[in-house]
Amino acid sequence: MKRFFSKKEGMSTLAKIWEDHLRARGYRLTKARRAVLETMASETGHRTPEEIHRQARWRYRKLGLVTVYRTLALLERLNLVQRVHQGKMRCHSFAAVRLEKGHHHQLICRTCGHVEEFPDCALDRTLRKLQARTGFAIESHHLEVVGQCPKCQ
Amino acid sequence: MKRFFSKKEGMSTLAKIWEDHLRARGYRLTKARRAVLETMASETGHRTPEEIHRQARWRYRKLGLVTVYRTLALLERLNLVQRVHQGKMRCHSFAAVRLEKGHHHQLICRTCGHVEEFPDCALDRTLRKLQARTGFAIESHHLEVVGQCPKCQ
DNA sequence: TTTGTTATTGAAAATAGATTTCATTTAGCG
DNA sequence: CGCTAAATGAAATCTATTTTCAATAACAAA
Ligand SMILES: [Mn+2]
Ligand SMILES: [Mn+2]
Ligand SMILES: [Zn+2]
Ligand SMILES: [Zn+2]
Repeated sequence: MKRFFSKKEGMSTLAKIWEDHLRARGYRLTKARRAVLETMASETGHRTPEEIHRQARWRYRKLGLVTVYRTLALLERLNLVQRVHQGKMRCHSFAAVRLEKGHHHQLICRTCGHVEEFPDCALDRTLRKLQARTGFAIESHHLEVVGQCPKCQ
Repeated sequence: MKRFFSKKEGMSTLAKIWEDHLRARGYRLTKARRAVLETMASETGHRTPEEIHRQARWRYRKLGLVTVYRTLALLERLNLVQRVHQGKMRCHSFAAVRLEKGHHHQLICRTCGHVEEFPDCALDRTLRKLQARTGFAIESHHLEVVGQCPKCQ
């Protein structure tokens, strides 16, 4: 197999963690999956399935787009990647989840797509009041913050 | 033209406001548009374009699905309806914007789709800190809260 | 009212995105 | 090495959305 990335540069720590995660749950580690894992782990930006496919094919030429969809679905189920909605646009991009465990949200650069995560939304108080006022049983919330990263300003 | 809704029950205040809004900007008030406006204004729930089409056809039989898409795009541009993403699912539903002017968010019932709006997310402090920490120039944020409404619990 | 202009419409075709099917391949295990 | 079930890729299919275009109708002006 022709290799386009050396082992060292191609394989981030995050990708290794994800591989262990998959192995532990009995999923097979195929070349196709590795290519997608490493691609997703290698950047903080959010990308569409097509973009991910284009990038991942540098790691594994034969990779099919279908498998990208299937792998993203798997990674999403395992909470290793997240869908990015970004307001109106770009409804179906994906980004790596970098904060291990627990509740967090995304800060997205509208220019370059760079995604930064943060754990502290401090909405508890607001949501408790909202729950009291409306009678809703609040179960979850989703917050996305959009702006421009330092580089893009 | 056969009428399925009496003028009184068919035409909410909100729909009237929206009509004025369109007229003021030089858009023509066609039967097709009225049907979509009134349908969107008549319920707080979020619905897909297909669902909206099915409902709006009770008001105007000949209405085409294309026009529903076009009218929703228009209403979205004018900030009279909003897209609802609801976490993973239902990426392309729409709901009426009921809070005139200004910043607000949605509280969505995951069972019946009922949408309640609220103006006070109290995120300013959080976002200011986030901006200071990350160097991002924060421009906007999008918050969606999901739960069960009093009826559905 | 009638008329003219032009935005808007609906049907059909085209596009795009995502999923299903299925024969073939391969990871992981003895 | 084989075995076997899981996983893959190509093609077919499905679904949602957009584009095209001739026909219609809103609305302003006469
Ligand atoms: Mn979405
Ligand atoms: Mn939060
Ligand atoms: Zn950026
Ligand atoms: Zn409900």
